[in-house]
Amino acid sequence: MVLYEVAVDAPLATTLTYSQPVERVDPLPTGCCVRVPLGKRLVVGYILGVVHHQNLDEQPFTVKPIAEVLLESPLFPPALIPLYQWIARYYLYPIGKVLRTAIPLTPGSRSSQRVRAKMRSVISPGPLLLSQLSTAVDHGGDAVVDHLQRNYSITLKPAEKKTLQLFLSIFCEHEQHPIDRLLITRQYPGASPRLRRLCELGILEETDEQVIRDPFSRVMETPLRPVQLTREQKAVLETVLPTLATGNFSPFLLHGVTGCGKTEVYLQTVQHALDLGKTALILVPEIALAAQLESHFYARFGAQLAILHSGLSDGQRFDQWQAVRSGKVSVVLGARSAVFAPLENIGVIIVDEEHEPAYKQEDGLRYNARDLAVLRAKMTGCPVILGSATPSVVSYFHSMQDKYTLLTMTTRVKEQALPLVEIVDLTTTKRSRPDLAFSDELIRAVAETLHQGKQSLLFVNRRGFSPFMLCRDCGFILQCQHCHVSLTLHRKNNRLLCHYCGAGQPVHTICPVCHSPRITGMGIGSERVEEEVKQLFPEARVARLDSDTAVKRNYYLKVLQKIQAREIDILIGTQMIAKGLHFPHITLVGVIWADSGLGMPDYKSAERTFALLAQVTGRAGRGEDRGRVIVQTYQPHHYSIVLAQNQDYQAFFTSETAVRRPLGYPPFSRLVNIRFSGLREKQVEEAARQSASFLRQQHQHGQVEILGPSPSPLPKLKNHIRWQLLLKSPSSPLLHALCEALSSEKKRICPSSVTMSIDVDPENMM
DNA sequence: AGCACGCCGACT
DNA sequence: GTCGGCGTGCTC
Repeated sequence: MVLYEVAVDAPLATTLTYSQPVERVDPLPTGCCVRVPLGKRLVVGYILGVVHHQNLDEQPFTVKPIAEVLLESPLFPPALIPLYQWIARYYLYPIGKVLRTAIPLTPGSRSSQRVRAKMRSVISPGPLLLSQLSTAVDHGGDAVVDHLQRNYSITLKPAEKKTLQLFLSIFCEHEQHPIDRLLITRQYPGASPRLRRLCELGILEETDEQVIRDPFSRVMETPLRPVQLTREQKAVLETVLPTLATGNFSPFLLHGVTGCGKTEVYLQTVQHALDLGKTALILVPEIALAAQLESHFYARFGAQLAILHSGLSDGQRFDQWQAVRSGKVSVVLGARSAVFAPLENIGVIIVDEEHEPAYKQEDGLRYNARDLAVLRAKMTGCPVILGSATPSVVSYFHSMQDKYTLLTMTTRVKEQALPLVEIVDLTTTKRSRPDLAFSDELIRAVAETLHQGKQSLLFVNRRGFSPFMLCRDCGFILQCQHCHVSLTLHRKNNRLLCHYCGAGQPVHTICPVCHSPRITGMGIGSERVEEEVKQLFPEARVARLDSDTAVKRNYYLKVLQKIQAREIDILIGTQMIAKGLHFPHITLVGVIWADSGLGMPDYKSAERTFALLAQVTGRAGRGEDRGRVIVQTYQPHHYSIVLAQNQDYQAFFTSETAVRRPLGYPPFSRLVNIRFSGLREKQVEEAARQSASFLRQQHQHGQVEILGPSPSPLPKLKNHIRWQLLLKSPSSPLLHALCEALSSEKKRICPSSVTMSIDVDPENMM
């Protein structure tokens, strides 16, 4: 009898053994997708291989047959199995879940080949509740319960009442929009059967709603034709190209200033791989950038190109995946998850903007696609190019240690000078309008730019009007009830919003603590900057891009077109305008508060600040005229700001490593952050303490530092109390052994009401 | 993750 | 009694 090793979609550390489906003789190929019985239910699984068992009878379990073959043809090449297994071990994540993440198709459903919209389940008031909605909002759920009893003789059980009450409160918080089902079940895990009954009774209604996909898909861009290469481009290609033919792992770090022509290097390298009959994989940090590179790659490789990112519909993704799998296409361009593309015979892997935090997946399997790209290149035996204008400190350190070959490009293609960067010290500079977010220098610069008929870009890192509400009498800062973070004032709809859980409430006019009416919005968000700009330059044509305005993809595209057409003079925006976009008539970039990230309790904050400043600086002067950048800051002498002025990466690297070395932070160590979260403070704290003492007991030779446990920097999020435990060690194996021990003892240490999640190589410590 | 089972306190 | 709210254990 043939037995199969199956990775099932359940949080199990090991694979399980299943037998041949009944009434089937042909063996099933490795990589095919099946449905298997697990306990009392059926789950999706992937066949990882055939098991050769001599004495099956001595096994402590009874082998069940595979219930159904969901997809006959293998979804991934067998060569990827060692990668999956490595990931499961390294990130301490169940193997079946690793495959589910790596293969972003939904073969579980009947029609995975049809194009389908991305859906989520939402709850809204049903017919019975709808007529009573105003009563419910004004007088609470009890009034509704009474009404249902009187008019329909419906009696709700206590748990159902509780569910209804919970629904009503969330519903009101979300301004009476339909509520994501998960918002309810996350706060009240037992809600599912109650919701079902409330829906049956017609009190609530459950519908599938289409999730609006990423708004950035098709940024217009004129594809570049192969051009005369610069000397630097030639030199880089001459180093890289020979490694494509050998089939050896060769990692490169390509450090090139913005505008140095990295894209052309990528294109020619990929072309070379194709000429050798091999394939190529290109990763970009986010879809907005994928769209930009997409046009270049499409112009060059046309039908040979596949695109893989989360903005695709299931159907599109399925088609792209199969095209790659079958060898119909040889070039894959995509975001994070494209690192799992089922390519074979890879000639080169390219990771653009390798320093970007977006390569780290922050939920579920917390992998870093940049690191996996390097690993995949190693397993495959091919070159990998990590490209960036501001390499991550860790990657640059590797190049200093000769683990990576460093390639440097220092001149811009069109010989453009880098923009002139001026730093404005907000602590000492006198301001004629101290009530505004603008220094006189910035006001003057915007006015001048406006006068010249050029465009300005103003960068703010927070959306909304004011990031917090302060009582001027007692100093109280309004916080979200579910999250312990300050509420942001949004002027547009005049509400206070939590940026972590999305809950909203009306603006308070009196302080809830001391009842003072002197409660005001403090701090600067993008809405406020927009308002001030309109006040300062009433004649200017102004637009704002942040995640509040860009939810509508059409709006985003319209703004981009208007900038292109020079119908906008001043663009205000958050992170999303820092990357990629290049418009020749933007000559001025203003950074409203450059050091805002430096206060974060995170060892990477200086690195991020430097990269961000370098990035926004790159937005200025992409045309004929030399750009100008004005950086407002309260920390004008901080090295990340001073050194960003001349884009002096090497000096930054030296300063940053000098800070990290004595503290033993990466690259001088590896980190693992262990997070505990749950609804009850006591339990979470206890689980964290138990885990810490278990680890300290396991490990006594002092090679691993165990820091904590302590409440997370964001100690409460979406009603969940959060604690964390940080492990730090120069020895990856030791660190790993400890995590494995903890992981296998997880159930004994950590009650099921507390979630423990292990974040290996954390990108974000919050 | 689900799902069953079993325990315990708080009500009809 | 028995309902609802946990905690625990298992899945080839």
